[in-house]
Amino acid sequence: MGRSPCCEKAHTNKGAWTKEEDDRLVAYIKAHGEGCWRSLPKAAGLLRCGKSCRLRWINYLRPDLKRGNFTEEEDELIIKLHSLLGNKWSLIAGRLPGRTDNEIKNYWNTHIRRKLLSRGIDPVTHRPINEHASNITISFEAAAAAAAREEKGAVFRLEEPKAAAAAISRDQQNPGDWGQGKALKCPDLNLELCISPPCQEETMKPVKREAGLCFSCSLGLPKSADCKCSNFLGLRTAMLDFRSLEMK
DNA sequence: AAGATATCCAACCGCTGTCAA
DNA sequence: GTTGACAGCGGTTGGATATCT
Repeated sequence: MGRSPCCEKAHTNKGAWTKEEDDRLVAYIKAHGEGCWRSLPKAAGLLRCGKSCRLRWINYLRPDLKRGNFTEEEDELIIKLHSLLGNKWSLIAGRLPGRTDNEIKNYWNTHIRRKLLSRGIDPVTHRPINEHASNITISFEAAAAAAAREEKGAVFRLEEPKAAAAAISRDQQNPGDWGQGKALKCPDLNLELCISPPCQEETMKPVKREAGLCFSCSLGLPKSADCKCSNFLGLRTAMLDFRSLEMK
């Protein structure tokens, strides 16, 4: 029953990858593509487990990786996506072409956390540190009610990043699947959020845009009546506008 | 210059959901 | 339906490097 083991762990290398191992892995994937990680190490002549090969390829060797420092725009986009999604690094990475989840996670823990703390913002809750968490409830009910009345789109509950994550994930898989009553049932976060472009414009098709896209469009949600967005599926824009959020 | 401390980041670990047998 | 491996994810670790004293 079940499958055979992916590799014999007793005979696999661990630790830092050598140049030769990198070369072998890259050469193999260039020749055969990203196929079955299970059989790859043996086929490529590597004494590594498939999991390790996958990680090395995804986080370091992939040719489309964007090396180098994060831009200010990327910083802000990460912060805003994190406020929506929580520690869903893979989803956040999905919106930052050329960046890996591991890279973003590391960057968050080493730079952005500190940056937010220096601004007096709790990096976990994205709320001011000096406020008592127990006394803070974010209520977007008014905005949600207005949105519902005007059918302006779905609303997220900030405390439920999983819902937002699921939505974005679904958006990525089925971009055309919104709009027939399938919107999220997250009533507390008004999605009238503005988004502005990330920095990797070169990797994306040009989009005519007068201003940042609204967040509804960014998630592939039905367009609101006053939506002026011309296109969206890739979070081209990066500026969420929390002005409509109402704090108690 | 040398040791201590802080920071960075690649890689590992363990868990979960999915899928094949 | 059950079992167990796979793929993928987030959390954590530890070695390398940078900075401070």
